[in-house]
Amino acid sequence: MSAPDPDALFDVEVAPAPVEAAPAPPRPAKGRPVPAATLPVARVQVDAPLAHLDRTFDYLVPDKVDAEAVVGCRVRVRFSRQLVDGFLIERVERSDVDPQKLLFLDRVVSAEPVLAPEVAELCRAVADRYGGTMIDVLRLAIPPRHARVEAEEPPERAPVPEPPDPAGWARYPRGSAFLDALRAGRQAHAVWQALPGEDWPARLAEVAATAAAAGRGAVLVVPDHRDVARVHAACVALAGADAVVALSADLGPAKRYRGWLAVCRGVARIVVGTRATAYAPVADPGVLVVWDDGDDQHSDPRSPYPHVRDVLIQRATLSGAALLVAGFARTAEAQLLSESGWAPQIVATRDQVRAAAPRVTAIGEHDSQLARDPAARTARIPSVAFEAARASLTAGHPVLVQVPRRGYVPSLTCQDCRTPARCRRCAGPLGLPAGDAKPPACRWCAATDANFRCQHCGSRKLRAAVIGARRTAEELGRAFSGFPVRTSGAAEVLSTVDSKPALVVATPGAEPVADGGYGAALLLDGWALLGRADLRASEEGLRRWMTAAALVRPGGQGGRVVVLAESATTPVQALVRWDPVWHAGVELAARAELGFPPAVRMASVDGPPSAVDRLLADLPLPPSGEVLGPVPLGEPDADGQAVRERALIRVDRAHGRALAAALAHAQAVRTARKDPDPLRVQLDPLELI
DNA sequence: GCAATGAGCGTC
DNA sequence: ACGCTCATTGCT
Repeated sequence: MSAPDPDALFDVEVAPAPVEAAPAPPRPAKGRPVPAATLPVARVQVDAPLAHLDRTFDYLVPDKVDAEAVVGCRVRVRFSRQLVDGFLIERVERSDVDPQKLLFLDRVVSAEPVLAPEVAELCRAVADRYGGTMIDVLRLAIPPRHARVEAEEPPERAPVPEPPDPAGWARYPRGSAFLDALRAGRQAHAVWQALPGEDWPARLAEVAATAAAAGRGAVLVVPDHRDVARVHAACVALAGADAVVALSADLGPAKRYRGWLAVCRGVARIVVGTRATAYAPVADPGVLVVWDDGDDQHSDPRSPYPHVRDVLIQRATLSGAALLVAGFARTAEAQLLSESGWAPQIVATRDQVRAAAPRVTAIGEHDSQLARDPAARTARIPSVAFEAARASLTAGHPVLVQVPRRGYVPSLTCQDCRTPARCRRCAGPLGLPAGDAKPPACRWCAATDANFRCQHCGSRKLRAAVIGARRTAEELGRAFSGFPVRTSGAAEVLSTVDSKPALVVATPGAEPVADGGYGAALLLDGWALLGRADLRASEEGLRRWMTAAALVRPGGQGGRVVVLAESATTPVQALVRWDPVWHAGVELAARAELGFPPAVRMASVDGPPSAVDRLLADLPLPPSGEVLGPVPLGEPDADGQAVRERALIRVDRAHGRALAAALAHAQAVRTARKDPDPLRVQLDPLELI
């Protein structure tokens, strides 16, 4: 061995020898991962918000995390030299991507399979339906991880409950057939209009428990957390506390994730919650329910703005679960489901309706019964309403007073002396109708007053003010002195009131349930509801009235409703006759006539004019497609140029998917060329005008 | 004929 | 959000 060994020389000069220095024998490079032996390729949906990246990307699964890298788990991957979160959608044997380019998963965040394949498929379908991205829908569907909660020991799976007594559904001819279908595990779709006074949380709990008794899961989606609490209690009574989970955003992250995990792990069979619950990963769902689908809380304010009703329709179609679209009132969308035969209706007979409904009186501009009674004048209330309230209080029942939401429509006061501006006919508050050029009008009787003169100081100048629930409450309290006045609104929402006589002033959506029912309801916001220049104004007005009026005792027991609105209009007629189905039919026909959703599919695109124009130029318009606008939106800038504008795109329902796909494509083109302008694309937006 | 510079595209 | 590719431009 005469040739000098460089390593040996090195050893001599620098001692001691570093252990790692010996290059031979070749060994697997330290730290470099080896792909898993089976299904080494993971398809990952990465959390990048760009439309052109809305697909899976392939990564190699290191054999060290083979067991954790389960389908549906959260992972972290290097994506364009950045670490991003993602969901493992699928594991496959090989990738079509150049093997040189494949990277390893950086890390499995947790082995919890939070994205069930059924839910992944649903989220993909919802994204496609709305022209949005899957990752945006996943963000709505899957709550943020809470590591400590995830580490907790999961409870036992709740036992299968006993089938509930179906007697509560006997008042609805097709009700028991629907329960039969659930019991037999048959797919059924239905649109249900609850009778006024119906204990609907109990009915929905029976639906859920019927599915659970058949060994399936149930998903119940309601507008707000008060409804969650009521339906949750009703479900617990039938199926036991362990079988039911309530989900709503106001629980806080830990509680919310604990409940959600209980559903995900199959512990709970019934889940009730607000809109995100539509995606809850219940095992083998047998029935999906949305209550009061007209409530705008069911529409998610985050992109791609999916609506619970649509999410559940998709889910029912994909999973084979039954679907129930329910409420006191009926939307045009539900009417379309019913008329098309896809979801037959469950409605009571007219005899049942007559027996259950309160007696409804409408007071409008052409009625003569306004404010004759001096006491009624004090309360700024027509005498019919005053009498109804007094009768209820005397009989020992509470009275519900529905008032416009604060700031909903501004009222007016005298500019000079601040006296509230009053209607000359009925002494109701004057307000400014939506739209600029219109004269002031009475919020109760809708009489217009173009020549206002202050009763107190004679000034002709008006100033906007707000008469909210509190003010109304004070004035009613004075008119009915001796009875307590309670308010329920944005500041503090009451869930229930007891059966003692009292005045309960509430804004729409915040009406407390009265033990034993209200003796009367005064619906004072008719003008505000129906006067809006909105496509849905009449549907929404009727929905709010019916929601309030359904809390009133039947007419046979003295229950009365007085609505301050023109009695000849369709929604008022529908309320008086308690016929939401008729109203929805008229409404749907009108929308078909005008070419509005749901008779057609519509999309809105809004943003800076240049961005809107560019998107429209890139948009491959499907057959039957038609662009309306764009029109300016909001206030113009100093030069009179529109800062934002909005275009509407209309297609036949048959081409709705194509429109969504075209919009997704156009968005992908935008994000690929890094167009920075904020652009909002909405399918079937709630507000069209 | 070739390096320096910039826009556009892809991200596994 | 970053780097890579490719085209264009300016200079020899």
